[in-house]
Amino acid sequence: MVNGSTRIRILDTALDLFGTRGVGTVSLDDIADAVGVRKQTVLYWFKSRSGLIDAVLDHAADELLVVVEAAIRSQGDEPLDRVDAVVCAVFRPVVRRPALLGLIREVTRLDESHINHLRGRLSVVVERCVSYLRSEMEKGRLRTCDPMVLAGLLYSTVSGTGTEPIVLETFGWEPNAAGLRQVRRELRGFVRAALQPN
Amino acid sequence: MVNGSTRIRILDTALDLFGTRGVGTVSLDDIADAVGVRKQTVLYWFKSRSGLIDAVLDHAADELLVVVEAAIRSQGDEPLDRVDAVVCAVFRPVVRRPALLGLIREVTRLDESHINHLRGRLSVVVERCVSYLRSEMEKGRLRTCDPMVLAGLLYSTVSGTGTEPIVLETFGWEPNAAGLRQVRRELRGFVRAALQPN
DNA sequence: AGATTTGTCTACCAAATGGTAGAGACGTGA
DNA sequence: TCACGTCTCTACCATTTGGTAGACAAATCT
Repeated sequence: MVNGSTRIRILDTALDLFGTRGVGTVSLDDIADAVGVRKQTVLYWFKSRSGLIDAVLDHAADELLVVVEAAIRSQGDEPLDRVDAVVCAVFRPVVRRPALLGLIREVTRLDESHINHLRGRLSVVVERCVSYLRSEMEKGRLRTCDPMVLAGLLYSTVSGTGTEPIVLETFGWEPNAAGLRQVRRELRGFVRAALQPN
Repeated sequence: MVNGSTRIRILDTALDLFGTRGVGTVSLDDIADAVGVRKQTVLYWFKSRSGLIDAVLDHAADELLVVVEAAIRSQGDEPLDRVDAVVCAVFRPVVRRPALLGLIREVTRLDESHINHLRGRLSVVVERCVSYLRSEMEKGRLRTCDPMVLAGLLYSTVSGTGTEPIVLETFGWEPNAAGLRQVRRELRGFVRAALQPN
């Protein structure tokens, strides 16, 4: 693999298209056109469409894991601050790379093999989050509930907020920098209130 | 339109397929096969694929609006109970008709004309929810924040929980009746905590 | 220099897609 | 009985899809 640049460009472009328009509705030709190359070049770097999808999922998982791992390791003992840091970390791609969470959300539409592929990549960080929430609950520093489902709820809230600007617009929201800052502020307040120990 | 039954069956089936597999990845042949009819019969009842999509969106909006309107009008003065009723109402289709919220969520992937079509149908109930939240905040009976964004956050949380069983499974959740009840319980507690006045 | 590997291309192909044209079965009213 | 509207069908069609085969140029190795 002497020349990685074309490969990387295909990967990046595919992530954007898959994440914004949905995996199933993006053709190899669409990706090739966006990269400025022929479809056969895409099939040279990835042996099939399915192979490309897995590679793009890996690419997305890499990007997400780096961000989340850093936030998890962040300073501060207070759990609400720590969760807050992770929320902000996951929300950052919403601004910088909107397709990223959109692609992760696509998992529901994929077939078993791709689902398992992505699950394998994310399971480590997921388990770490759940066990952290559980331990803080046991210490009475977070509202007591099922940590597993809570983690899912948190994910849904953050991911939904980030991936459904259209829905937010229906609620009257305006999609610009100020609007995004406002959403992030409300999101943090929402999560903080939901986790406050009782 | 003497015989409406074929039309309705197409509508129902299309809603299920669109909602579970995504609008873009379901062909007219897929729908026809599932109904037990030929593609041309589908095109007889709906003049084009795009027309079918709009009709299905209407069908979904009808179903959702009935449920939500009833819950909004529900008894009780305490706002936390009222929001709780709406959450339960929106969550009910998750069990009875999983495709419904999945289809609404698909709006992000549709093109402008379909988006506006659906928005037009949902805007009334959306505005009612937002102004209700605002008035209760002004009375100090809900945590004070931006009611518009809060409505979006609530939607994201409920919809995400209902439409992403795959993600919940990654968090260790088991998709059965008991699991669904547990998710609903946690969801209600989560929302209640997030709205508690400070 | 000559041989080989690497990367992109053109030329195809079979299958699936949304859509058109129109035949035929069926019932209903005159 | 006959004409007419309703409903589903078969037969096509142009376009797009994922994928194969192989030509060709540039770089790399011997």
